[in-house]
Amino acid sequence: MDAVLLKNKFPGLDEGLYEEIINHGTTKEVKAGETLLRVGQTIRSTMLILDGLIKLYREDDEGKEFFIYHLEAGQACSLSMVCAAKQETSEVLAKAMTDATILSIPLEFMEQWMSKYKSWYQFVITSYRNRFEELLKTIDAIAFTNMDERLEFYLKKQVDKLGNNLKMTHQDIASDLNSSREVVSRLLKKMEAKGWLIIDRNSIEWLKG
Amino acid sequence: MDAVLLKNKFPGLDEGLYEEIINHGTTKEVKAGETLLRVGQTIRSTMLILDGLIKLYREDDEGKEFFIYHLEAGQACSLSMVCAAKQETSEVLAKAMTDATILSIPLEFMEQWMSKYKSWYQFVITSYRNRFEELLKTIDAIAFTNMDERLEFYLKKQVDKLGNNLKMTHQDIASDLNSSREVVSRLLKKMEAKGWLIIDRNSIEWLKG
DNA sequence: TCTTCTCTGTGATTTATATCACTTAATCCA
DNA sequence: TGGATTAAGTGATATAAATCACAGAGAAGA
Repeated sequence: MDAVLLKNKFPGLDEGLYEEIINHGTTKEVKAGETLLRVGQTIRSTMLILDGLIKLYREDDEGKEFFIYHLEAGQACSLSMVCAAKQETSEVLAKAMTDATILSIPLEFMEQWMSKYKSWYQFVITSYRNRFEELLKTIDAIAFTNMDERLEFYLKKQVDKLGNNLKMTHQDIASDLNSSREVVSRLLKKMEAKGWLIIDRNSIEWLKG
Repeated sequence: MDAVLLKNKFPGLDEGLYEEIINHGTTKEVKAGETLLRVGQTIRSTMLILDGLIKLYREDDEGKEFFIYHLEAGQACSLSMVCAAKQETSEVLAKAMTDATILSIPLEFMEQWMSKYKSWYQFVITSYRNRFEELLKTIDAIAFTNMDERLEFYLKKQVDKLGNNLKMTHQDIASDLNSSREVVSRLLKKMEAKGWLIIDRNSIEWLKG
């Protein structure tokens, strides 16, 4: 466990807390595409993302996966940080988008650290609040806007995290938005006509600010 | 400030914490229909609901109000409990559905109590998590299901909190769901035909389990 | 009581999106 | 190099929901 990397990705924590994280956490390498957490799976530890990009989904009863938000290096799975009871299960599906390094910390430390380290309290509170706000924005998108705006909102989020060249198919996008490939294809065409992006096989080059 | 009422509505907290709440909190009476918190308003204190029912909305730029969840006696506004910075603003709109009693606690105590009282930590964590899960269910409803199911989901939530006889117009319901009155009227008719409810002027009597 | 207003019911039409059916184009390998 | 596979383009149609237009039924006020 690399202390420098840890401090770098999670700046501003107490010195003693870094030590504890190093002593009690275990790192895990996951490959791109791997599932980290399934819906209904019991949460036994908190996950801090040291490296890579994780995508979180909400799943329906037929297995359809609706994208809710990303977690990147320096962030943590909020839901797993605030399990009051020991046997809580996951409400979300988490998949690695890129190869990733995850630091896993047993749940029992959460409560201790929360009262012992003000910096941990701040970290948890801030990350929870950020996730909450992302959910609210997602609700805005699906409650108030049409597919064209939702697609734009979605693409911007991907570009933010993955860069201007998105390696994904129209079908991938459609699944994330719980829409259909044809609809996404047609909307992308319109955006291309407006000069917002360039469509390529298996990828989209985003041009718009 | 009534200590008995407080302990009754918020059971399981530390004795010392009850004292602090009583010493530092101020109660406020609000009338049914009043707005407690506007979008963009600076949050200066945490609100604990001592009595009554509060409805939380997400607002779009045109002022449309989309219902997200209720807060009732014994609950707290999660967002206001976890303001890391002092100048955070509200992301939601809160309105009293019934006359209500609110206990208002200055934000500076949040951090102290979090490390001082394990019971407060538990309370905050649990209520945050519950709110988070409600948001996820709301996302499910709008992302995965049609209006008929959404309406059913919505009505059940209202009945849960307000009882079987809902005093609301079709227009009220349509606004909460960001739909239109005609659509709601027609769907209610169908539900009435199925024996799930009885439609009355200004009210709906819910019969289904 | 008569008028006005609000709430509800309902047909007709429009719009956004989903689905179906099929074609074309790129790329993967054997 | 030539099928096989996968991605993308596109017209036609179906469906859910929104919107429009108007009628009738209560309730409330003058």
